Amino acid sequence: MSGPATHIVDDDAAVRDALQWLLKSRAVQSQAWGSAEDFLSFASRGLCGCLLLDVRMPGMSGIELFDRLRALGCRLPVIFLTGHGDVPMAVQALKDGAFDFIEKPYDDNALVDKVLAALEHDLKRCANEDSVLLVQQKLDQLTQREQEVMHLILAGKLNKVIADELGIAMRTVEVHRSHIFEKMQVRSAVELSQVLGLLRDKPSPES
Amino acid sequence: MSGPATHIVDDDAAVRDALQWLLKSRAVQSQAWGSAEDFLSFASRGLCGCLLLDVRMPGMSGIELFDRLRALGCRLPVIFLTGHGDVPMAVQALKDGAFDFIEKPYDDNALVDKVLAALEHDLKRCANEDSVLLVQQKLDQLTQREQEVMHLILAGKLNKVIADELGIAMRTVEVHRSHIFEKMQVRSAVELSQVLGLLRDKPSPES
DNA sequence: TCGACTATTGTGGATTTCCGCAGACACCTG
DNA sequence: CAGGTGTCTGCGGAAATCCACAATAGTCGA
Repeated sequence: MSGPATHIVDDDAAVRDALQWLLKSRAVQSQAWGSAEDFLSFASRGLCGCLLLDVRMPGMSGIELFDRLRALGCRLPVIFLTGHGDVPMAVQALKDGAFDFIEKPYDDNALVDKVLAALEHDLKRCANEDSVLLVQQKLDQLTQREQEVMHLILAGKLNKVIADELGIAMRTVEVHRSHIFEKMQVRSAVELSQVLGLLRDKPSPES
Repeated sequence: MSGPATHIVDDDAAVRDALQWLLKSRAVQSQAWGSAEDFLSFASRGLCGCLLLDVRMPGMSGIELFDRLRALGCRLPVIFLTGHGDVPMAVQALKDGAFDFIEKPYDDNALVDKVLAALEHDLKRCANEDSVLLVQQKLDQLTQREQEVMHLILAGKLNKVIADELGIAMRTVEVHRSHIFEKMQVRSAVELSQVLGLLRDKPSPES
């Protein structure tokens, strides 16, 4: 891992070189792969930056690589590059969550602009993903029982009610409650509910 | 207002008729306009359903109408229809929030599928928008002071602290607090924070 | 078997919240 | 001016939360 970078996947070495040269001239870090398979074996969920992806390649197509990456939980913004694109393909890619779709031959300035936009977009995404991951980690520290109690707290129920519903003493609920606050690093139920609010959307990938 | 419907805007009467006939044959309600201007004078924020929009029209283009509608706060899902579309145009439209982009001549079944998808999408959107509006209305009932206190409550502060910060008696804070809960129709700070969580995204349009 | 973790409960007290009752003052409107 | 609304305050009590101290018991892995 070496910070955010533009990841290029294209089977044509000349295209890869041209892109790397172009990006380097604009002070944008890049790294290139010659096939979808190569990139896939390298890719991980924690990648940051963006992905410049050729649609038509021998072996796995760019579209298929895109799908695989998404299935793996990789949310890197993807800019498709293609010399034979049509409107339906572009529309489908965008609807599936691609960041952009560019036809070859491309305009250098326009492409760089889109890459920069994708990189900026990914900065926020990464920051957000990090905080979500942090919350998730805290959540994982909770024991089974603590999670049950937490849900009831978030339902706005009083300790007394929670105790009744779980068939345990109020004191026990209080203990769980304080453990929950401690582990989640919050000081009130309100904060807890707000922290958990960050998990809305992205229930997160498996694997 | 007459429930969700597919709104068609196309300068070509033959296209309008064909679309209306097609949709009617699939039991989809529709309504048609001959120009962007006509629809714009009819459109309001509360519309539900979807919008089938021709890109190229005399006078205001479909794209411009789309922008205008978005500026007005209309979030109707828009499916663009065009006979002379290119990839960059489609990409831009999708990135600007269009729901779909279809080239003419279109395939009847494919178009209906997309319309149905848009209608279903809009059902959720409308429901969500309604609940957001409801919360907003409740929020508007709060007096200036009550809103201040509410923010401090949401910051997780104790009544005592709030009283100090506002330079007022704790009892006063308590009174405000109960008024807030009453007006917002919640029974705890946790519920309040969750209800307010719905307002994330969509700060909502003016007009 | 020992220690760590989890779940459980109790006592008692400090602190906070919640609420009814009561009243004050300012501003605005009919 | 009378009445409504918003802001502010006090008193006192019921209910709930928060917490330190203290203890029992089951599971699980070293």
